[in-house]
Amino acid sequence: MNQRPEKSIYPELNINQLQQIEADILKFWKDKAIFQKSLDSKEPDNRFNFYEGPPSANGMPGIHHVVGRTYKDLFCRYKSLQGFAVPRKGGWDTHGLPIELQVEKKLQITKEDIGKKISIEDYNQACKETVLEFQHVWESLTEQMGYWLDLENPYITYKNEYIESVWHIVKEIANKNLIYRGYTIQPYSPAAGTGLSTHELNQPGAYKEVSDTTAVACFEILEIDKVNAAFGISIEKAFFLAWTTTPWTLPANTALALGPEINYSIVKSLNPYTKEVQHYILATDLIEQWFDAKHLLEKDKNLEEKEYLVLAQTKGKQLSQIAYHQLMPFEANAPQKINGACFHTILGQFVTTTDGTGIVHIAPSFGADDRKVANENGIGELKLVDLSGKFIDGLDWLSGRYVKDYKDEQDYKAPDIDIVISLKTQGKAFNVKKYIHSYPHCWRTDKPIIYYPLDAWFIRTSQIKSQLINNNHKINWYPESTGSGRFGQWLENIQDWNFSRSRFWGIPIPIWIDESQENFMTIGSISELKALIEESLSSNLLNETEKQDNRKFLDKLHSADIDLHKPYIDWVTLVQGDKKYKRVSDVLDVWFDSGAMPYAQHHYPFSMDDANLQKFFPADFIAEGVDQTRGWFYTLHVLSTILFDTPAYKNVISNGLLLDSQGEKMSKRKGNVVDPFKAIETYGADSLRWYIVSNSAPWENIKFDLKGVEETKRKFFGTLVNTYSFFTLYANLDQFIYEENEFKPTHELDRWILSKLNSLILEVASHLDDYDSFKAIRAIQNYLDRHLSNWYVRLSRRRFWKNYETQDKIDAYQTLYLNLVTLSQIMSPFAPFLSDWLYINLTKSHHQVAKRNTNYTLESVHLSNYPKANLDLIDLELEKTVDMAQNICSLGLSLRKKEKIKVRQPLNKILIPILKEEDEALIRKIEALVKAELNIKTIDIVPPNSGLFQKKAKPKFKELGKILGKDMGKAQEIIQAWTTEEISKIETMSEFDLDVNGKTYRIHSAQIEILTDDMPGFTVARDQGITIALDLTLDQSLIEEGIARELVNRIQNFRKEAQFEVTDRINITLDTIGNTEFDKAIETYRTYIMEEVLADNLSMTALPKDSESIDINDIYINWKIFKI
RNA sequence: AGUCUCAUAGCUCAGUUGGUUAGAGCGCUACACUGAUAAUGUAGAGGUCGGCGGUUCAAAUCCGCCUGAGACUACCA
Repeated sequence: MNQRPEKSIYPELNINQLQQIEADILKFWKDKAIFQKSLDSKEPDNRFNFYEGPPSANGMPGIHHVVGRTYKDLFCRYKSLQGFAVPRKGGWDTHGLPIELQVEKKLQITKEDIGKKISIEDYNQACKETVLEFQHVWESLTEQMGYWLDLENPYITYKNEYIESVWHIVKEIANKNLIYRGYTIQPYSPAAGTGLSTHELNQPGAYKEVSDTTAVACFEILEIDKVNAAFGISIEKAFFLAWTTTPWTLPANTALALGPEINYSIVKSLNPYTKEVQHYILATDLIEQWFDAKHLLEKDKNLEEKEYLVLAQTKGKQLSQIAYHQLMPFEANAPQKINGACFHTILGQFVTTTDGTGIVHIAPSFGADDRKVANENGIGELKLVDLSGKFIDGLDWLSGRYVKDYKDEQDYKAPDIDIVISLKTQGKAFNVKKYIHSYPHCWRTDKPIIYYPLDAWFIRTSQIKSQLINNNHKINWYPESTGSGRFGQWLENIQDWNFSRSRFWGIPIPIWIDESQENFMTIGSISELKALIEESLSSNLLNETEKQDNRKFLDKLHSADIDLHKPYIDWVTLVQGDKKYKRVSDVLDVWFDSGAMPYAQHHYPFSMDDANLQKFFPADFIAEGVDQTRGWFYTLHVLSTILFDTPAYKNVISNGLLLDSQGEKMSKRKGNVVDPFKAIETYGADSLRWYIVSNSAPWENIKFDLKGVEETKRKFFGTLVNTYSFFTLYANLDQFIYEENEFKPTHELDRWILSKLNSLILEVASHLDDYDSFKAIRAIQNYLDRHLSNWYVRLSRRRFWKNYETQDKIDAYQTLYLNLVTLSQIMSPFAPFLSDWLYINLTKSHHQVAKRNTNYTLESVHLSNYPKANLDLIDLELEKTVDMAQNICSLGLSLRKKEKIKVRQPLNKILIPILKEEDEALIRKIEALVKAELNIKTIDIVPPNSGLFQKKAKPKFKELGKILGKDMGKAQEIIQAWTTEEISKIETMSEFDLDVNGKTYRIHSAQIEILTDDMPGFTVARDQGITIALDLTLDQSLIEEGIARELVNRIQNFRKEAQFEVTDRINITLDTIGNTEFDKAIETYRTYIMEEVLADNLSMTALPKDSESIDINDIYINWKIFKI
C-alpha cells in the first residue's frame, strides 16, 4: 500500500456535514450564477416551458409548500439536464379575499368600515403592504430547499403592467361576446350588509344548530282536471304539500318541483287545523312521515281526526305543468311582477324523498338550486327582501319587517310565526313545528345568513364547453384520473364563471356601464383609457365633479405613481355617444389573475408580441396541489381556450396533499404543522426532498413523518456517503485520477455494475419522461443500496487494497468513479446539493488531465448533460447471472446460519444441481465471487441426470390456463405429483399428452416449469428455482485456516481500536500457551496473516502471564502488538 | 348530495397486461459479519390484500354494492 500522500485529491465526507455542504453549495450557486448559466448554456429555442403557480406571500410557508416545489424543481432540473432551456419565472399572487380578511383583522375593521372609517386608498395600501410581508421568508425557503426559480424578476399581480395585460384579456373576452351581467344567489349577511364567500361560510363555527319554524304548506291546485287525469280519479279540490324550513320565503314562491321518477299519492284526510276533509298530494314514500300509519283506512268512510285514506298513486312526471293558486298573494308578488312563468309544477332531478314531502317549494331568488331549476323551466322570480333583510313594500303586514332578528330588537317577532299562523287559519298549513338543523351564520355578526341574488359579472364558459373539453383531451394529466375525472366532470357540468367580486383589493374590472345598466364597454389598455378620458372630457355630458375626477386620474396617469387599483380608477367617468358610463365597482376574481399569468407575466401584448409569446406558451409542464383543479388549473384552461383555443399546459401533475403522520390534514389549529425551515435545518434539504419523492407517487397524499426523513438520511445518504468515502480512502492513497478514454472493463464485477448503471440511466429517464418520479427514485435507491454499495463495493474491496498498481486495480477505480459521477448526475434533480458537491469534488481532479471539454469538466452537475446510456455496456445476461450469484450466496449464508458455522470458517464445497448443461457455464462465471463470499473452496455442479437430486414440476399457468380452461386445477394436481423420473422423461420430449378428466391435451414441455427440489442426504436451501447444498465436513487444514482467519480478524479489530492508520505497519508477538493446533495453524498461514495485518514481524515467544490475552473459539492466547 | 381518490404486515409503501409461496424498508427478536463501521448480512415473528357478492379454470388485481378516510364542488326544500 502506498504511503498516505500529503494532499488529498478528494475531500472526505461525513454524514453530519450535509447541512454545511448545502450552505456551501448555495453560496457557490449564487457566487457563480449557476442557475443563470443553466439557462444561458442551452440552445434558447430548445425550450421547456414551466409556469410557476404564484403563491401569496401573506403568511409563513408550510412544509406542504416544499412538496409541490420539490416536484416542480425536480422536473425542471431534469429537463435542463436533458439540454432544454427551462425558464422559471417566479411569481406572487397578491390579491384576494384571504388578504383582505387578514388586513381587516389587523386593522380591526369590517368590510362595512372600508370607505367610511378607513379610506379605500389607505385600505388598499395596507393590503399592498401585507401581501408581500413574508416574501423574504418565502424566498429564503425557495433558496434553502434548492428550488431554482427566477426570484429577481418575478411577476407580481398588483403591478400595473400585470393589470394592463389582464385588462387586455378581459377586453378580448368581451370582444368575443362572452361577458354578461347577471346575478348569483350568494350567501348574504343582512346584518353585516355584505355577501359572504363560501370560504367565510366554511369558517369554523359558521354553521350553527338552530331551531326554526318549519311548515308544510298546502298549495291549492288550479288545474284539478290534470290531477284527476293523472291519478285516474275524480275529485273537486286538492292540494300539493310542500315542506319548508324558511316560511318567510313562501311569499316568493313561484313554482313547485317534483321528482320525475318519484311516486306520488293522493291522500284523503282532515286538515289538522281546520278539520276539513281535503285531498293532499305528496310522495308515497313520505306519507308515513306525516300521517300515522295506524290510522290508515282501507275503505272510504266518514273520516275521524288523524285518519287517512290513500286514493291513488302516480309518477311525478305525470304531475308536471299543473297550475296552482298562489299561496300568499300580495300586491308586490302579483303575477305581473314576475319575470317569467309562475305557479305551476315543474320536474327536478334534485328532488329526493329523504325528508319533506317530495315536493319542493321553489323561491328562485333565495336558493341556488331553486334558481337553476327555475331558469331551466322558464320560471320567473320574486325579490321580496331588500339588502337590509327587510320585506319590501307591497307585502301588507309583512312589509318593513326583518326576516330574522338582525338588530337584536326588544320585541322582535319572527315573520315565520305570523306566516304560519296566517296559513293555518286559511287552511293552507298542514303541519307546523320546530325543527333543529344546522344553518350558516355570518362569522362576524353571528346572525343567520340568507341566500340572496347579488349582481355579478359572468364569462359564458358554458358556451365554450365543447372547446374546453376538447382542449382538456390534449393535456397529459398525472394522474390521468384527475383530468378525466375531477377536471373532466367539472367541465361536463360547467357553469358560467362569475368572475366579479364586490371587494376592494383586486384588479379592477375594466368595465364601465351606463345608467340604464344595459350597455357596457370594456377597456383593454392604459392608452385606450387615456384616449377615452380625453375624449370624454370634451363632452358636455359630464358635470364639473366628474370632469375634475377625470382630470385627477389623468394627472396620475401622466405621473410616475399611477396605480390602477381602486379607488383611483373609480374616478373615471366615460362618455360614449350620448351616454355616460360609470365603472363597475367590482374587482376581479383572483383566480382570473393567476389564470392570466402566461400572458401577464410578460406584459403581453404590450411588451411582447404574439410571435414571441408563442415561444413561452403553452407551458410544457405545471404542477400544483390537487386542490387547484378548480382553481388555477381551471382558470388557466378557460383563458387559454378563449384566447387561443389551445390548452395552457401540456403536462400537469396534480400532487397529493400533505397529511400528518396520523393521516390528518395539517393545520395550525390542530398544532400538527411541521416547520419547513426546521426540517431543513435538522435533516437537510436533500434528505427532505428525497423523502418526499421516495415516499409515494407525486399524486398520492403523503403522510408526513419526520422520522421518515431521518431514515432517508441515514439509509440513502448514509450509504452514499459511505460509498464515496470508501472510494476516497483509497483513491487519495493511490492518487487516482480518472482517464476517460482508455477504459475497457474486463472484470466481471466491473462489467456487471456498469451494465446496471447504464440500465439505470435508461430506467430513470424513462420514468421521469412519464413524470413518475417515484419509480425513478426507487430505481436509484435500489441501485445504490443493493447493487453498488452492498454488492459491487463489498465484493471489490480486496481489489482496492492491493499494494501495487495493477490494471485490475485501476479498472476498479475507473468503474467506481464512473458510477459515482454518473450517479451524481442522475440524482441531481432529486438531491441538488449533495449531488453537486459530489460531482464537483470528483471531477475537479479530472479537469487538468481532460483533453477537451466533456461532461466531466463542467462547473456544476446542473450544467452537465444527462448521461447517455452506453448500450454496449448493458449485458442483461450478466445481470441475470449476478442475480443468481446473489441468490446462491444468500442461500449459502442461510445454510451456514442454520448449521451454526461462521463464515470465517472455510468449508470445502457447495453442490449446485442444474437442470440444463448450459447453466454450468453461467455458474462458472461467478464461481470466484461465490467462493469468496461464502468462504468455500470449490463449487460442485451436479449435472441434470446425475440422480443426486429430485425434481419438481409446476404448470406455467399463464400459458396452460388458456388451453386447459376448467381442467387447469386438476392438471395442476397431476403435474405437481410427478416424480423425478417422470419429469426427466418429459424433459426429453418436446411435446407429450396429458390426460385430465378423461380428456387428452397435447402439451409442450416448455409449458411446464421444472425446478430442483431436495437432495437426499444433504441439507439444502432453495429459492427462486435454485437449490444448493453445503458440504459441512471439516478437515484439519480447514480448521487451521479458520484459526488463521480468526486471528487476523482479532488483530484487525485491535488495530482499529488502537486507532492505527490503515497504512501503519506492526510487529506481533504471540504466545499460544502451548496449544499446538494453534502453533501449527499460525505457522502454516504465517505469510497470509502477516500480509493481511501489515505485520513486518510475527514472532512466537512466551509472554508474561499477565499479558494481554485474546479469545479464539474459547481458547486463550497472549499477544503483544506494536506499531513500528 | 354530487364528482374523484384511497384502503395490502405494528408503521411507510411496492405489487407491471388477472397466473398460484403477496414483497421491500422501518420497528421488534435472535444470530452473525466488520480495514466502508453511527454501515452491513442472515433468520424469526407479523397478512382471510377494508367487507359482501359477481365474472373467471384462476382475483390483491376486473365488475357491482357496502363501510371507512380524504379532496373538491354544491347545498339541503
